[in-house]
Amino acid sequence: MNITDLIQKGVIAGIKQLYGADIAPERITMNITRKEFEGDYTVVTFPFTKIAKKKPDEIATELGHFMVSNVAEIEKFNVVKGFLNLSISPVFWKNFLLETAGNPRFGQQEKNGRRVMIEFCSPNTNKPLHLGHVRNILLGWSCSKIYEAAGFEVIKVQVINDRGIAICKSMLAWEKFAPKGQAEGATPESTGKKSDHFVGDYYVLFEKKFQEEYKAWQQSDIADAIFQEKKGAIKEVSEIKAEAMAKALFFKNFYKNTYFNEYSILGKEAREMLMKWEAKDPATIALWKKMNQWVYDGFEETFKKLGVSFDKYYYESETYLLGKDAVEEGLEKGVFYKKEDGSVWADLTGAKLDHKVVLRSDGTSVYITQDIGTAQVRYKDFAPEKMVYVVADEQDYHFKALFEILKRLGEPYADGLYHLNYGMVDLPSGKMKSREGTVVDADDLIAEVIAEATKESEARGEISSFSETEKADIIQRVALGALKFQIIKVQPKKRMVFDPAESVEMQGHTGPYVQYANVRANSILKKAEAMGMKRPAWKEVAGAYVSLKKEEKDIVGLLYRFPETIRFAAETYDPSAIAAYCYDLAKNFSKLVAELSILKAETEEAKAFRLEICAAVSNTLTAGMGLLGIEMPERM
RNA sequence: GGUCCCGUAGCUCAGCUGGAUAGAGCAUUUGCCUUCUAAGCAAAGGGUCCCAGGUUCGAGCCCUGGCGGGAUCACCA
Repeated sequence: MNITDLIQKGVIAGIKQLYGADIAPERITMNITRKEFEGDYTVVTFPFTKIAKKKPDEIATELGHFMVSNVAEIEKFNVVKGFLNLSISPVFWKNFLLETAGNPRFGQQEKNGRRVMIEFCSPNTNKPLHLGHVRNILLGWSCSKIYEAAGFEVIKVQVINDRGIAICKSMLAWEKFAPKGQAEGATPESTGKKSDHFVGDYYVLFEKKFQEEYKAWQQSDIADAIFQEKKGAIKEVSEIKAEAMAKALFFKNFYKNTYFNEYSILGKEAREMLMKWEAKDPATIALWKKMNQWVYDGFEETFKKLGVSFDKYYYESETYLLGKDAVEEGLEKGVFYKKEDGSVWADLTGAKLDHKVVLRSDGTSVYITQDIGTAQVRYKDFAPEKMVYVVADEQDYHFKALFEILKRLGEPYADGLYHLNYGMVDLPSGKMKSREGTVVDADDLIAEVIAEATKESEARGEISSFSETEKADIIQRVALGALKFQIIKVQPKKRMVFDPAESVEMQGHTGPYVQYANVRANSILKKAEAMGMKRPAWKEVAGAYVSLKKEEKDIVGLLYRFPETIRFAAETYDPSAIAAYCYDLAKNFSKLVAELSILKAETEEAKAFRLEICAAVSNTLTAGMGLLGIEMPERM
């Protein structure tokens, strides 16, 4: 049985016997004893003063005596200002270490037969992946690993936004502007460019050509007439005295979309392309397929580098018409209402939201309609009891509305919906802006951390005798360990500042620090084996070790908390809890290695016990970092 | 303007869902490699936990009101 449960039960029984009162388990506040006091767990006795009609110190003392004589695992206690510090018997810790912590499956819960679907990444197909996607992917991947460890079956999916005006812009730019030297124009192969970047370049080229066209048009009489007519209505513009500056601001910030839709030639061509696509024009579909395939090939390369994969891809081109049936049904059920112009709405004011369109007056779907339909399809496909959407917090409102609608539609999975929202990633210089070219590209970033790790590794020389493949593998693990840990250690919902210089940092609170602790543990174990010591045998010897040193007990106590940390991370959808745990464990282990000799321990029992600590720490760190998608190097 | 999120050391972040003297890393300063990998260990300095009230035996954490930053309020996605 769990030690915290045992203490809880003991306290309940103690209060009952000493003061004749029944208390609920949640009334008991229990903490890990702070480092500066003696003990393992601390019970706070202030809440019992009313029941017992005594001072906290007296209660703590009486309860302490009760616990020691009634709970076998509690060896002794001390009282400091109403805090009852309980010391768990060394035998309990020893048994836990020898019987549980070294098990390769330690921390993994038994399969619970429950199924959860996690959606993450979900990119557009007009541009390569960037730092924002990286945070998303790492969160989604890590959550799926954590849920697996918590006993769930996990289905990892993403929605590829493969249609719409954005990809049409890339298509149009490629068709119009790509050099036509060869039979079919420039390709990723002919240019040697990574294929998703190749497509992204044409998206950028479209924007550039569009801006040129827009700038030229701004000199026209009609543009001037429009400016004169509209400028008064916009406060920011009318406040500027200099006419030229006001005009520039107006066209930059307030008129671009209208121009694109009503005047732009390129805009018109792009929209025509979208219409041809919707009409399933063969040439357009062929072009669309070709360019999307280039993007997918590029994405797969990046996923592979990041070490992630998906079980199922949903394509927007296949789902964008879904959800209309649900709207019909919802109308019948009275979940939605129809306006005179034919548009269909959901009145969500009862849920502190607003009215939301679910079908346009022309009968076509909007974004949320698709999402309703897609949720239903997913449930039909996999019947998960939970569906987690990893999407940035700018879409908080959208998901609130979506979930409320699905609930009202009476969907069976409605209570298992969760929006794992995370904050934007900023740079030390501020927000990433595609227009200013400050977006950090995922592939560039990965290349950069690998280059840095290579430099670092060469300087150290530890693995210089290894083969090129082995070296590359180790460097890859260390580099990505640094990058991933840097991002995942921050709580998802917090907006974070990502400093590229810090992401290649390998000292202190970093991934490589944790990896290094693990490498040292393994290195000691290997030496022990070379000295002729074997695992089952040393465990026998370790059984005789009873008086644990502080460093040892701290680590065993930490190991004990691994399963509950996984449970906590799963419940709160928070991988940063695992990152914090791994760092804490690595830190305590590094301290132990510095303070105590292992292979030259004072007794054979101590040596065996510490070797078992090495085994358990290595096992737990490897598992824990695995939950973050970080692999451990053999040496470094 | 309405709604939601965030505000902790110079910087980047923890703080176990209300408990003891608020912790790490980076940066600065200083010790420790003939001993299990120094990507390490130890030590020092560094705080108005945004502000003001309130609840409580007890508040960084809960409530109210401000201030600052961000997001969102489309028949866009």
